Amino acid sequence: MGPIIGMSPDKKAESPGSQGVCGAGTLPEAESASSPMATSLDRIGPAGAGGSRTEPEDDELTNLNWLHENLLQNFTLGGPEAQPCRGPLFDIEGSISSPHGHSLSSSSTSSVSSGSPGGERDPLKSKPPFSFSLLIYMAIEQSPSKSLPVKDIYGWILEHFPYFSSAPTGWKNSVRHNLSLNKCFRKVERSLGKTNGKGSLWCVHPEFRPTLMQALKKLHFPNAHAFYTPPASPPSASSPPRHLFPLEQGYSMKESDFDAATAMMLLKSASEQNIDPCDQEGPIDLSRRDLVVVSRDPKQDHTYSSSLVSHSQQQPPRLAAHEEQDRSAAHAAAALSGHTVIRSLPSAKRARRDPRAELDEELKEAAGSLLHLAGIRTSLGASRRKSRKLNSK
DNA sequence: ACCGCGATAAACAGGC
DNA sequence: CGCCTGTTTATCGCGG
Repeated sequence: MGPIIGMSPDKKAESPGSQGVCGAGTLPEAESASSPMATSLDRIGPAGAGGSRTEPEDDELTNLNWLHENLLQNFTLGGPEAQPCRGPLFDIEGSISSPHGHSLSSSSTSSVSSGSPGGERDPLKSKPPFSFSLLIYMAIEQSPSKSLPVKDIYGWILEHFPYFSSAPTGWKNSVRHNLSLNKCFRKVERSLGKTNGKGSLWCVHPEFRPTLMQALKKLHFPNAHAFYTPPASPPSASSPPRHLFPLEQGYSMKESDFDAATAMMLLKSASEQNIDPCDQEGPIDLSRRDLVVVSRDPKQDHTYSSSLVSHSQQQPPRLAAHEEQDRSAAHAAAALSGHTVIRSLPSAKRARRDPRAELDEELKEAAGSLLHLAGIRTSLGASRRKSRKLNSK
């Protein structure tokens, strides 16, 4: 289909060997994926948040981006000592696959993480407790440009979940299957002009992001919804969401981890508003970036998407009762009804765009405070109060 | 027992 | 021609 580009032919996303090499805080695969896109997608956003990875020009955005990447990378608990690449996720698994059941990936969780029933499970070899949807979501979200080609999604998964490196290749099929069926994901064509690489880029449908995030949190913190702080209503910098703490006490997590996770979410929420290629309302940005959203057949109302949606719909992304949520709900509902409304949101969003900068600022500050309070350190040095650790769990 | 959800397998088409 | 990508259908297991 269309113009394909961006993928460097030389890099093999599925090289399992890549794992363990993520040290530098960069994801080989993701990075490779982003570079090509950097030409188009990464430029998205006021200051090309995505490209900041190498361009130290925009400090704030860079910070945000850096955080974004690193947080996501370390995505979980595990603390500083945890291996940036793989460990954490599995730690999580350990804690979540516990007593608290999660509906989300129950089947997979039980079937996999319990791979070694006896309790002795090789963290690196046990299947992650995340559903493919979430894995894909994480992979995409962690990319600077918020979009990845399937190949890089594979790569991300392989890198963070070594389990798949030894798993039969069927999982790739599942990934593709998910991308296609799950309404949460949208296909975006690569910018015209570049033709290296196959396939399209996939991004998270902005309207479903809260849903996915919610699902992710639920998975990590079964009761997460209770502390979920909607992106749309960021806590004020002066008053970090302390109310978030209580919940995880019942868990084996450390408060700091929790905070980090929360902060990550906040940061994500904030940053994503700047670069998400899918979050472009109207033809404006899309056309501007040479991006073309391949609309999904409205008829396609697969259970996957609806399921995920309904999941969070039942607990509507407690994302605050704001327009944001209304929109989400509306869209989700529409999606459920078989209509893929992607850009029918009129002024609501536009109106929201104004305060974006403010929100972003607040979010960043709040997150920073949170992390700071949590004593989470950042590899960026003391100068930055941002931390990495994302126990999104 | 039923249903929803997620995982998995497989077939197929189209592009590179 | 082989591989990759993307779509679609079917089936199975699990949990509510």
